[in-house]
Amino acid sequence: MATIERPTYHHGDLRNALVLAAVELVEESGVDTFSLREASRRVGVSPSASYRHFRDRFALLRAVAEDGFYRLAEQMEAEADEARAERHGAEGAVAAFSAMGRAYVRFAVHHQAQFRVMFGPWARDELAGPCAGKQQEQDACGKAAHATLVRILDDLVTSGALDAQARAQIELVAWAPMHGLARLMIDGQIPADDETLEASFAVLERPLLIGLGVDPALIRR
Amino acid sequence: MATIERPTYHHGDLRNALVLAAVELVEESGVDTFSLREASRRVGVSPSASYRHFRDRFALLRAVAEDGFYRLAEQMEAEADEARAERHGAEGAVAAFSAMGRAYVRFAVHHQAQFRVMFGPWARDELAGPCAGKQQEQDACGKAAHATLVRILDDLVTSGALDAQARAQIELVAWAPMHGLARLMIDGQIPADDETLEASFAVLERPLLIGLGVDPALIRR
DNA sequence: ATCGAACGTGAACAGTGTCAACATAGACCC
DNA sequence: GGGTCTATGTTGACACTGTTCACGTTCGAT
Repeated sequence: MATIERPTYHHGDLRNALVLAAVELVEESGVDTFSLREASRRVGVSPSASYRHFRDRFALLRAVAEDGFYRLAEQMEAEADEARAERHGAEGAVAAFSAMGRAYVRFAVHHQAQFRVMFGPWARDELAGPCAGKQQEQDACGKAAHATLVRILDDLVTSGALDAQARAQIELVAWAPMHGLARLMIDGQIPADDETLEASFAVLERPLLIGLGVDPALIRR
Repeated sequence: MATIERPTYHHGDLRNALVLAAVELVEESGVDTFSLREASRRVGVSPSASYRHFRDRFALLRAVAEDGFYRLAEQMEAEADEARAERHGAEGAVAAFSAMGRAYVRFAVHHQAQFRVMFGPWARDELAGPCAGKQQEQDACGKAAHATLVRILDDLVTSGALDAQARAQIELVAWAPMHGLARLMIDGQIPADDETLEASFAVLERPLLIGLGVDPALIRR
């Protein structure tokens, strides 16, 4: 009924259209009320058509997650590069690291529902049916964001800002607090406005870097 | 069909029975496939009966969350007390703080689905209908766990382990990493076994305390 | 132009949340 | 005891969901 009119019988790009609609829907009214039927409706296609592209509704959500990881990686990379550009050496590496963290949390707050989907309990299920063989693709996407993290951490060591022996730990020591802050904000434990975000991030940043052994002189502007 | 036989027409303690069944169900097969109908079935009662006690299925989930917060507070308190008992003064306060953090993460890993419910997007909805007026009760429960946190943090300051001026920050600096670690584990980003838990916690603990300005000599056994 | 594969439709099934009308049982008063 | 009130359960219905199956339609290769 509320289906969009479509001139051709074949949609042409149904898979992507569905993912896009799903992102919107999820962002509008949450994950738990998300329905494959409504996504199909919004794209102007019968519900069964979606099953040519996704094994079940969770597969669609997994695609939403994939899309999210892709955008997250882009965002983190961009902000880290920008921050590094204005400085050099160890100071630049620390600034990039910091900017990446901020980008991570900001992404979560600005795409709350999608972020929730990205780390939801769906990711672990295997793809199958008409969409088999794309598991690696998804993993690759989830790992693209991770690769960005790894590269920026390595920079910390090569630039001399961080002791090489701390390298093994820093992944967790950096990720956990940022992920925690992000979740606390999107789950309503901490107000999810930009102002609170910046303040909270500032509070976390310094103790973390110092705890890891970064020279305080290298921190911030 | 699989309803449990029940001698009396009235159940007698339906509300609690439903919450218990919901906890089990959620822990067995996840939040997203959780159904009020099946919870009712398991208790041996018709689906509509549940509506005498919960406004909708989310209200039941909120009760599951409430139950979780209650148990979390108990657990944290117990482990913190135990850790403090073996030591004294500042060292005891640090040990208690540490134990509380470990208890938090352990609870999450051992009650994955319930933990997810506790911080799910339902908590924010208001109670209404036949169950109005219980909002405070719920809030109180969520805040019981928080109160435990606050008390143990205050101990850190009064015992002299922590600088008073760091007190304002520590709540976030302590909570975010623990919450982050917990979520990363239950969401499959980090293996969720006890061994990994202990190792990860150990990695996080020291930099955090040092970053906050706690004397390293006070840490650990 | 034909034919197979890829893509989309329609109707169907079981299961779900939810509600309104009805049934039961315990509590309280006489 | 009987009589009423209210809390609690039950039945049956509705609209909606995920999913499947048998069937159209179109595209691309031959």
